[in-house]
Amino acid sequence: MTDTAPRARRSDATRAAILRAARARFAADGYDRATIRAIAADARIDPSMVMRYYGSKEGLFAAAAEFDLHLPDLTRVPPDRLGETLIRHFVRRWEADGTLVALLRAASTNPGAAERMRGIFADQLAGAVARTGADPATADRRAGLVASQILGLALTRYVVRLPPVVGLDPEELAAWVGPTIQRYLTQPFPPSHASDG
Amino acid sequence: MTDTAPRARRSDATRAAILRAARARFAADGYDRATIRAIAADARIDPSMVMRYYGSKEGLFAAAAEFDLHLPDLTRVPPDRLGETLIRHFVRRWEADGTLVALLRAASTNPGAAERMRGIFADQLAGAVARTGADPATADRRAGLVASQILGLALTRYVVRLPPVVGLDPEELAAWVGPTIQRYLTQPFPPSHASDG
DNA sequence: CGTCGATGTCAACGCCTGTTGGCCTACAGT
DNA sequence: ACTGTAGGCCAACAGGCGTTGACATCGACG
Repeated sequence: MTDTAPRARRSDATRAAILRAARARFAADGYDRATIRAIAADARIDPSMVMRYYGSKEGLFAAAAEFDLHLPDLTRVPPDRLGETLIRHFVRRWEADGTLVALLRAASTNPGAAERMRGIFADQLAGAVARTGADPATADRRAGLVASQILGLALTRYVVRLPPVVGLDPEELAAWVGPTIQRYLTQPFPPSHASDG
Repeated sequence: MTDTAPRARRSDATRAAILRAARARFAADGYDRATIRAIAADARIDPSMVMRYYGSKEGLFAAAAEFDLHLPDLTRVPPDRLGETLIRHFVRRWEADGTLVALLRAASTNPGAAERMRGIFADQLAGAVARTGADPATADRRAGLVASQILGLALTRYVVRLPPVVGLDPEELAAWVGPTIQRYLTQPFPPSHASDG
């Protein structure tokens, strides 16, 4: 009883199956079109079980969209390789786990999902950027610009699926987008109109 | 005369009101949550009129999401100001007309909307980039990268509404994002790390 | 005036949704 | 072996959806 999770319940496998199916459906169809019935069918259980374990569709989404960017410690990265490090990390991260795509799709129509998206970038990305030693007065804007490029890449590559963006391999992405991120993070503020080097 | 639209119909005002309401609802709520009943209520007509004039919800969306980027003739822009010109144009364009935001929101969940989004960028943006004289072998990838930054900005600014991105004024956007677009358009290929030729 | 097509209203259909409560089943503790 | 309880299934509810067809009204033209 002093334990927070004293023993495994028999239903843990079911809960996990529901969560797995939910993430896949939310990623593929977005919040509205992903129905509880379809998720339950994928998990091979009854729709009412979803309600029992997660309370409501909103509750299920909240559980399925728990997401940690797993950002590396940027203070241990050479300052001139921040951009390359970040873009490589993001591509690897969201290619291995569809949760961010689910969140992105849902955030377009579901206010709660948009709020969670804001929270993730405020807490995790803006925090990591601030810890790089960026000027606190500009760190938020820099993080926002980084987010605009990172999420735009995710949007065009995994949601809208623009063919030329889908066709870029991770090495090309690092070479093209890395310098953009690098500039948003380290370019003196305010930037001039000259191109970066 | 042999006019294709010989005379004004009395219903033209209704059609226009429906279209206006539809664009607003699709932009605010996305495809699924924007209901025909709500659109009809905004336009102060009966839901069945929407069906009469546009056939179905898909047909209404197709009519509402007709979109021209109105890109300027890039061959008449100094080559070193392409990026700044484009970002300024886009901010002005989508701040004056919610259609692109409607399309972006809908494209996250509706396959037809995603297809239309791909069409717009293939026909209009990729075309304009190709006409700048970019190497035809890389023009598509360059246009895709431009799209990733432009759409990412629209997403974070108008859909997810990340506060630091919402707070940037058009001048700051031009100064920060212009050089990014410029680099995607004109940086020698491949940019810094070579992988495939 | 009477006719007819265009314009608009009303009520309903069939379907699918999230959600609920009751019932069956199997296992853990005694 | 008996029983309590957690895990799971089934059937149904109320509500909203896109869509349909029958009916009213208007405006132009003979």
